[in-house]
Amino acid sequence: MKNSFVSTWIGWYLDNARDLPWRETRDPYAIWLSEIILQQTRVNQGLPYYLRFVESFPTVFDLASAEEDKVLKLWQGLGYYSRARNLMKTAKIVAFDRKGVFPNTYSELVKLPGLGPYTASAIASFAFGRAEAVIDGNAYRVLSRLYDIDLEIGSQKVYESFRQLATDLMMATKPSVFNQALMELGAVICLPKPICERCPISDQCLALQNKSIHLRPVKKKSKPKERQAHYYVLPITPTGDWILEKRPGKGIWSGLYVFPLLGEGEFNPKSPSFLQLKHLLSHKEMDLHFQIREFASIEDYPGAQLIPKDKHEEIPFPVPFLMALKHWKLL
DNA sequence: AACGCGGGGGC
DNA sequence: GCCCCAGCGTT
Repeated sequence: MKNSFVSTWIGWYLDNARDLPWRETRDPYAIWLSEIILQQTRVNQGLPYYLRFVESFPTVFDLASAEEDKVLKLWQGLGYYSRARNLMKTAKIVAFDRKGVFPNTYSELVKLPGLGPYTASAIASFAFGRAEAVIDGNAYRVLSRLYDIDLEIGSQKVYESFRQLATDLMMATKPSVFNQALMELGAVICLPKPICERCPISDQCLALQNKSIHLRPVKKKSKPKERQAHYYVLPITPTGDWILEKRPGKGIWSGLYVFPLLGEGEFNPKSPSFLQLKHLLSHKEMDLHFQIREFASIEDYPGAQLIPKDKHEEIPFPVPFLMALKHWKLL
């Protein structure tokens, strides 16, 4: 076979694969759940969340019937909260419109909320054995180095060329295993700073030959950072209840609960009672200021909700708000 | 095509 | 600091 280095690669994967729970099943529900959790998220960060989700919601029906706040509380700390909201949308579609049966083709999968080209391909191959190549950050890195490709990542056309390349390489191999091997190499060997000495196919790597590893993949530069400052107050009523706002469906922290916003930008409280936290948020550094206001009344906060004392532990918060609550020993 | 969306880990 | 992560939805 011409592409015999692929069998070397597959052999390396079979011998060295990390022991990951979603690799031991073909249940589309479990695979779908793992793929959504792992979007833009490292395995080590997502794994404990995956385990808690499958325990709390063993089937798609359990997830489809769950309270939104309970799902968001379980998602708390993972980030990209619209993933959790799309997770619930898709769970309801599959459970209630499709009687619990996931679509088994790429073209049907990609229609579901939260499933794009990568995730639809992943589920089609892992759960249904279809020959759909996955192109994620790992695949871009591995393939651009293997063939020393200087195309800039980001356009539809370049995506398609990488997908076609991976599809060609996959031909003689079981699709699910090839896709796993592709991502595994990118995740443990062909890292941004690669460990070429341990790479099973380094003798095939054109970028290594051409000493251009550090130039691959070619990516667009990230934007310069901006600074923002936000000022929040946690109003507490005389009976110890909290007054919180649930964030709207779009934008930052969608669906999570935050303290009412006093001001942002140039607003400066010049008050030492504000707790200041620096928070790194999507390449932007935010200065967050928090304060407690006791003996508050819900009347003063239109659009906010009164959260009874016995519900405080069930409320999903963004991480910086958790930090503030922990600092005040309120949670 | 460009941008917004989190939080964490590695160096 | 900077980069990037089993990407997707919106504009």
